[in-house]
Amino acid sequence: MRDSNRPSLKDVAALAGVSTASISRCINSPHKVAEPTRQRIQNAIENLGYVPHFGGRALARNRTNTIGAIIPTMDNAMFASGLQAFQETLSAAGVNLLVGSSNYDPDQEFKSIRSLLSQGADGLLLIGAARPEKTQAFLTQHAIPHVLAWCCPKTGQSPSVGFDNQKSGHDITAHVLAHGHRKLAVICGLREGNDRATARVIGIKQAIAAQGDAQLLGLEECKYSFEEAGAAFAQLLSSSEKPSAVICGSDVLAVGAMLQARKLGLRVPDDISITGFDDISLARVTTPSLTTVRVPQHSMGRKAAEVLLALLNQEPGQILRHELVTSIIDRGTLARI
Amino acid sequence: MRDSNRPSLKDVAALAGVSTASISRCINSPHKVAEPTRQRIQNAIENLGYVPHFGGRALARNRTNTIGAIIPTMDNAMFASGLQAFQETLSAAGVNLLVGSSNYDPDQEFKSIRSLLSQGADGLLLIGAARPEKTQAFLTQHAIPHVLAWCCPKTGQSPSVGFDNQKSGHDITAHVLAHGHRKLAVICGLREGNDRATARVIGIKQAIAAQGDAQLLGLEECKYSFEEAGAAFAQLLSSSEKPSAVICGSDVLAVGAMLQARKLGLRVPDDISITGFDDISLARVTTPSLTTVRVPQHSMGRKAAEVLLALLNQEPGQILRHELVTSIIDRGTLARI
DNA sequence: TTTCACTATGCAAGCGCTTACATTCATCAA
DNA sequence: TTGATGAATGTAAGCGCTTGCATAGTGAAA
Repeated sequence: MRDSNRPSLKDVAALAGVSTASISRCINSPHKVAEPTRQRIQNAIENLGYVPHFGGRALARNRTNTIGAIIPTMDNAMFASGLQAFQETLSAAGVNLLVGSSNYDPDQEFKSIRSLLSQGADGLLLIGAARPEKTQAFLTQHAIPHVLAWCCPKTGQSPSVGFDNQKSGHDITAHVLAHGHRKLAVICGLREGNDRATARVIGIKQAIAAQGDAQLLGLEECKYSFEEAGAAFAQLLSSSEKPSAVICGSDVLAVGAMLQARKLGLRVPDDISITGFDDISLARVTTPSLTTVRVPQHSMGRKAAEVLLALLNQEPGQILRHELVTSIIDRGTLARI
Repeated sequence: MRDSNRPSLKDVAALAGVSTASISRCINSPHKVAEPTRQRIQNAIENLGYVPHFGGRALARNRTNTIGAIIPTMDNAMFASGLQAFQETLSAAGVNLLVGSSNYDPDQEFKSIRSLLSQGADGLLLIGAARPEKTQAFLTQHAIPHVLAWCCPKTGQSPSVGFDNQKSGHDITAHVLAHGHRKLAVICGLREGNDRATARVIGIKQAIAAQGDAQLLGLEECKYSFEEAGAAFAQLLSSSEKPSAVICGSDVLAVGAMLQARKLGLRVPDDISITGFDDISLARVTTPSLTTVRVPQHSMGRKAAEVLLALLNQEPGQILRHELVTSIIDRGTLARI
């Protein structure tokens, strides 16, 4: 089974006339090896085209220099640029990225966690804080270094880099209310097992409740697709009392709603206002462009990588909860009434 | 250095009262283990939360069950859904995905290749066929199993799953010409080191040349961003003779052009037609929605995974060149004149 | 010269897993 | 009853690398 043309430490050692230990030292801590020896070893390595065997190394060191990220999906742009920043930061530190997806399914996430760990991930990036007891216990029991992103829970002891979804939901709603809207409706992602979606809705409801004369006329949950969001929008608009603004838990949902609005012959924002959440590139492209909540994806990804690296290197004195701020981007889908 | 709370095969063996060999067999070829024993082992595994150690496994098998993908960027949606499909297919086969990005830079790509291999990737997914001699030699010399995607070169011996960029470029252009346009301009991505962008432009030029009375008034290269595409568009429109249609090498470029057109007070498609390439979700969202070339990202990603897996399993009789078809999606940005 | 301190190197024991081979045991045909 | 057969399991030898410890070699101080 041995890959016969692949040189091992032994081969290098034989060629250089030293022990395998010296080769290993020469690679991992060159200062421990005398200059002439190092030269000889270097030559031997070059000659043979030696590349350390990953498995051997991982076994001996019990560390792989690989970290895993499990994100709901790469299919929409929601996580892509955060992931990109995460990957870049890791890469700069010589650490590689394994990705898995959960498809918004806790069981699938658990499987992915196991899978990535079994593939040697030294640490993990996970999205959101809500997960089943089983998963949580697994992480704790095995003391898996991990950081949560896209959220920033006040309880729980997992390090996190994210933002306050509830507050952001509150903020955008307050903003809508400040524009004079009183009859609102909401389209959000499936909340089960999705703490971000859940928190956003809580924030939205809070803001509405705080404004005495405002009402929440309807709330629809659906998957993050244009089609489903369109159907949800149609549903909301089919009731006798129609909202003047629909607050969406994601840009994808908002865009689906806008597309549907057009089909229904409604002008945005004249006939109905729509807001998004995330500020992915879609938001700039619609007509009118989307008023939404900007999530600092890029810095979130970068910071998450930094925290995780620090964690793995056991650097002391780390701040383990990084709350970034979101901001409202006022574009063209929110009317003043 | 041993991670004291991580159970090893030995621990499971002790708990289940069998040898480590049986555990290993139970995991890797369950049929070799009697049912009651398997039950006991399963329980022990569950109880301890046992996860096989990656290094040990990789060492013993000389295989990591990990494959690497190096894509230009995850930041825009161009590769995201293909990558998602790739990942899903791999995952279903129990293989994990390491990702690296090249940022459209051949040196960076080479680094990523080395990096992913040193992290144990058994095989690679690469985008496009054009790469420096050095990179090519490295792949050949080390006999790295790999597949190319997003392209389908007729020469070279790398397996590929993609489509004919040149033909697709030709097709969309012929389509534009068939709508009566004769004064065309092109916005494409930076072609150096990017064979897809290059081939598309060749196809476009061919189609124009084939139509005697058509002319290519201008061609601008830029990065895949709305801003740069907008600037390129403005540049093209600033010359004395204005095109009636601008063919773009990517939806991102086309959308950037559309945004800029609006700024310039031009109506699409009444004043100017614009076409895209890729059919990412952006294309459905603009007003009017974008006429573009549909690239079968999802099936490309899936098929690429299948080919790579077959390659790794040394399955015989594989077809090594899969050419998928693109199609033109007629939406609203191409006028008949 | 002897001794000490220190550096450079080698030796060899793992790291956790897989697997060829050996062993045990039940089954069944002769 | 006996031996052959085959299934289930155990034994133990690696896989390639790292690293604690032992050893050899060197120069300086005594």
